[in-house]
Amino acid sequence: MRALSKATIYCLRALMYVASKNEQNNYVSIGEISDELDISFHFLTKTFQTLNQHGLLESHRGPHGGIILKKASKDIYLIDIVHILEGADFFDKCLLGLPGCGEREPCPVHNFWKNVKGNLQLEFRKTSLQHLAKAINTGKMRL
Amino acid sequence: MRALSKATIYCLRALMYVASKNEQNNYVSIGEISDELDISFHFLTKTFQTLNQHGLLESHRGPHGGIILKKASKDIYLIDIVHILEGADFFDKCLLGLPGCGEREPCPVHNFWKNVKGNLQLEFRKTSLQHLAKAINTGKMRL
DNA sequence: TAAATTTGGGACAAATTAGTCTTAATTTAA
DNA sequence: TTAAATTAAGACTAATTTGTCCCAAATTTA
Ligand code: SF4
Ligand code: SF4
Repeated sequence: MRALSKATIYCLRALMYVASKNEQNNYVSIGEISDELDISFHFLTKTFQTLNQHGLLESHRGPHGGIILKKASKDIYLIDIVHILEGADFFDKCLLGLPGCGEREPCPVHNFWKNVKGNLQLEFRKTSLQHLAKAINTGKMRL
Repeated sequence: MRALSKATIYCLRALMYVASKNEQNNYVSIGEISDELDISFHFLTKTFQTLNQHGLLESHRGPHGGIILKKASKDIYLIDIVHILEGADFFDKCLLGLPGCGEREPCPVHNFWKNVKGNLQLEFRKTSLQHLAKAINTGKMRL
């Protein structure tokens, strides 16, 4: 089961990497990120532009340019990235792809599916980049 | 968030429909199913062939032909269909698409993601076609 | 047997997602 | 001021998923 698109996964990993470097006022170049994480440079650049336009990060061209988080990593949650890249209705879809027949007379899987989505959403809402960066820096996770 | 492919969703809905008709020894034609559920006839035919090859259903050509469930609907669980169409490793994927770094030193999202997948799997394992067919026949769900 | 009905199977087309490449714009620094 | 580094933007290609079409094979019925 794949929950997220590649674009989203790449951005998540990339931003975890950036957060784990904990550079305060330095831009991190996209080339470095794509090299380190083995992600297509151009693809990453393009999806970063979306995050950029939504104000999640800031970019700078030229030597020593790159990207930087616009907020402290403790204030950026997974759900922010997911919302931007997958859409705000990400957690609001029927398991069978039907156009919202439910709620009033929910089918047997409706409530359980709602719970599954709810759990995922809650977790995304409470997991910050800092949280994950710490896991990376203590060797509990590798990107 | 889409958990299942269209092919899987179509088959699930189609088999729920078949189960809800509760025909004991009659084939249900694919044309009827695709008409009733507004699913592409050829696409449905093709994916049914896969279920067919895996012994979940039986088909019959010619007038009054169609498909029929090979087991009682109470003995067919959602997970059977998912396993055939999405692969047996469906519930065994990393949230970040990484090749199984986890378990020994799980990252902060590993255990929660494992739970999400576990819940889904459990539900699929315990929900039968009969269960859903009943919901359809009591008007609690429409396909 | 002939005609009609229905699935089987493969080629093909369209849509979506993923990835590549080229050029332009911006910024730094020699 | 020129060269180098770096992101911006958009065209293009590749892969995957989804959907269409055609004809063959099997079956029933007239
Ligand atoms: S009731 Fe069932 S079919 Fe309807 S929207 Fe909810 S999950 Fe989907
Ligand atoms: S530990 Fe995290 S990154 Fe590694 S397989 Fe588990 S969920 Fe994926």
